[in-house]
Amino acid sequence: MGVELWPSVDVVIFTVVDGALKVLLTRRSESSSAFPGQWSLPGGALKKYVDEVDTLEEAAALELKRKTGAEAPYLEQLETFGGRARDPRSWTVTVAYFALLPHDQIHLEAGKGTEDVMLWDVTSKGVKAKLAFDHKDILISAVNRLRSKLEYTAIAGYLLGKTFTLPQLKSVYESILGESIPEMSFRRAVSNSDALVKTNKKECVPGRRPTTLYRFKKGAKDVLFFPKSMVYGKGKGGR
Amino acid sequence: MGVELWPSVDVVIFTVVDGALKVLLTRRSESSSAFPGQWSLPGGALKKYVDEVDTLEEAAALELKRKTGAEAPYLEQLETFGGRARDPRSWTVTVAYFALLPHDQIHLEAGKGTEDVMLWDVTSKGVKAKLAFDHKDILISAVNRLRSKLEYTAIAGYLLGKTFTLPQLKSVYESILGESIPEMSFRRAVSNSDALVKTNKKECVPGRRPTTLYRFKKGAKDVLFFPKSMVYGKGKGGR
DNA sequence: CTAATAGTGTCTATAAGACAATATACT
DNA sequence: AGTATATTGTCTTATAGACACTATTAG
Repeated sequence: MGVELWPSVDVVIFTVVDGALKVLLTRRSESSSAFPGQWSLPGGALKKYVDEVDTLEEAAALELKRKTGAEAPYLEQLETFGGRARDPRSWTVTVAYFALLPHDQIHLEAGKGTEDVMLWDVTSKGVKAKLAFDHKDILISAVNRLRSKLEYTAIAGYLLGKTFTLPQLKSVYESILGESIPEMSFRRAVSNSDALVKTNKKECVPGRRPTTLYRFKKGAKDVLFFPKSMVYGKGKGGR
Repeated sequence: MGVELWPSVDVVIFTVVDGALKVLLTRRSESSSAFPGQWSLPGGALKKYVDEVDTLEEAAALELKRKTGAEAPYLEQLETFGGRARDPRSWTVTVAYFALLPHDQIHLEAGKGTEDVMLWDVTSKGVKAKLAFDHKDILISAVNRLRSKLEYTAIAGYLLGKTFTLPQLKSVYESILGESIPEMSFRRAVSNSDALVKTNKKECVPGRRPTTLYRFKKGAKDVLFFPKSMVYGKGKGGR
């Protein structure tokens, strides 16, 4: 029974670049005793953080800050993965978090060397690279959680900058959900949600009609967004 | 840095007795070094289980079996709670699970002494007893998860026996959700879900019309149940 | 003018809830 | 018959999506 079982904390950091969903991955050193040189989710033993932080979420935020140089506008606990098989060396436990932030807030140089930290394209099947440990499972779980939350909240807003156009927002939803949303339904949902405010600026691109820029009201990103996800009591029928 | 941080596993075990939601709690021994004699969620250090099990979920299932004598028909990871404040002795981490099972499968005698294991009434605010550690937070988180899952799945079925009447099922939904469901809407949802099968038996109570007994189809409890929780693509409008 | 995208108006099928009606037991 | 609950029928209204339309820029 001489085993030591320290949990670790891993963070799945998502962002969107030109409409495409990306994850931040780090490369393990060549001298690691497990999965040397392979790509993995950023994270580390809770032991490293335990003197500096009071909660698990703070530990995740600290890890995120070290890898991106940014505060996390959105950070949520995902799931805890534990078992005998995930690390060949011993029974391990890792608490996974997932984070959303705008691309322009990520400064990869904050990490070690630039070649060791990279943004990868993600689909619902994961990334192209082979990942260390069970990080593929964790990543897929995070993508699924992101998708399901998009269906009823406005958290896509955390992936965009302060202001954005409706076509941009719609395209984030569409590319992550993998299906197109009817124009009128989308705009009605936005309008009914009362979560966005028109700015008086426009985004102008040659050859196109200028597009109105919007921003989120405070706190509105966590709020119900799409109307179909309603439950008994707030329905549409009746009189 | 001589700290040892072994995670523990706690299980929130729900059942329904006469339409009322209950949780299973255990009393800590009077000689405990923290929270002696207080009520708490069943659980224990992962260390205890790590030689016997290969995954976290197996550890939770084992804990549940020891306290109830039953296999868990439904067991799901809830959330992981960790921090410096939750146990006065040290920084701790616990992975919480939540389980649903029919009342008649619980055999409290399986635990130590009957006075040490009990079913308590639960509301969305928790239980009457003061709980050890942050178990009140864990319990409330579990109730919220249960409620939100009831809104779009049929997991209430795990709380009832093999067969049940529609009024019984409806009453489970209503007592946990805390609101009444329109009769016609409920029956339509059940009918559309295609999750239930009529048996040819009836439940008979003197003075009332006999009630048809139903049972769930295999796997149907985890399936979409109430139609309002639909998303783009499966809507009601259009032509 | 055309091309391209942004943004709006309107019509329709569908489904949720209200409410009334009917069914089937027991006393 | 009367009571109590189970179960079904029908009508009304809100709304998601289809689709056609208008608006605003550049060339």
